[in-house]
Amino acid sequence: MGRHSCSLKQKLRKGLWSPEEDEKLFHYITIFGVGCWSSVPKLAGLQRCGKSCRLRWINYLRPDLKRGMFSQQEENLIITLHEVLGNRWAQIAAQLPGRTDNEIKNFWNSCLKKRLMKQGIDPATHKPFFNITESVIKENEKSSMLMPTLSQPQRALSSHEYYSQALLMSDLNNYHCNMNGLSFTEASRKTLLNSSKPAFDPLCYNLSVSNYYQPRLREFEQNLFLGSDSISNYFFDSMPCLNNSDNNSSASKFSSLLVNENSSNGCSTMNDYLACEMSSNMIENAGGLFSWEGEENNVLDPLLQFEVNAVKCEELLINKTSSWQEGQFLTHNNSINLSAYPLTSLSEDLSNEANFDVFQHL
DNA sequence: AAGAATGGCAACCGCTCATGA
DNA sequence: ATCATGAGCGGTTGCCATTCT
Repeated sequence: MGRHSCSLKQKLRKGLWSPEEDEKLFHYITIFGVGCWSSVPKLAGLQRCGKSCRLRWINYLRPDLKRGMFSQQEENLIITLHEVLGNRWAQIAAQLPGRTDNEIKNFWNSCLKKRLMKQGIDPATHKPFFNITESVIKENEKSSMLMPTLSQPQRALSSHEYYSQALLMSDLNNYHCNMNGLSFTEASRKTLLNSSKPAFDPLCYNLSVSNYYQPRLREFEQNLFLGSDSISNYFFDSMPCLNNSDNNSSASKFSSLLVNENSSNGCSTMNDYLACEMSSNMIENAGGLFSWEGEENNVLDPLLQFEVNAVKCEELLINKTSSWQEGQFLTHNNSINLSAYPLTSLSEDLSNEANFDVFQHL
């Protein structure tokens, strides 16, 4: 009662729009602009309800629509935003110029959702169907292997998690700022995934400090200088399965675990998953913190972690290992050139809570 | 080659919210 | 305060093209 009556009215066309109808609507809106949709059909000479006209304009006729395939960056942005916003398609679409909520919704339902599921990610929660991280932590706790000096966090936040948190703590405008400089470009992503030569050239790494990071910059720098290799240690220490206190460094434990791993796709075994988890964790941290020199304004690529299988990760790590060398810290404006060290020379600085503290607040 | 199954997508439906009388 | 109306949103449907058997 009192509901939209367009479906009740007689002689109103439904279904696909003909080119003639499109022409009429486009012509009308071009001249008179968007106003009262309920009066549009009559004025434009269309046998449609206003609602139908509005939808056709918004989803198809609007001149500012982008059309075509979604770019990798758009895909990643959708996934990231969906993790935070859920099925709020209109809000998601607001962050993607030229894309409609309907388009994004369809893309999600027909492509992205399936892809995540294929990768063992629950599209509703954006978390693995089986949460290995929690299991590992529990296992470590059971055997008293958790690093005693590292009270919190017990595990590092994934980039997804801390992007989510960052978003929750800031507004959407800020979010774009936060995302800038935390990213890979499509080109660098492909380099990472396909390159046979070292994918990481640490001397080219810039840490882009967005507005969000500015307050932390000094603290961050200090930690960089005080810790012998706090960034690297962070990568390794952030992997919960390495958070134990035997005599090996995180790095060597990590290496040996990966070297023993020879799975090729997916996570069919616990070790597969472990390797993938660690590697992707490492890469996503790297991806989250670094961007290529001169490309500081890229869009976040959180999907990277899911597209890297265990073997790929191993290759990346080895490549990375072989190319790492000592460098210098140079600070200027918004960027820091990070130094890098061979994995073998990593000092065992596992108890540096300050390192975690900095990242925890990112 | 043909029918079935599947995927992608445009459009519809029903609901909520905002606004104004 | 209540009601009518329009706009917007998200879930769902159904068409069509493509792929599979």
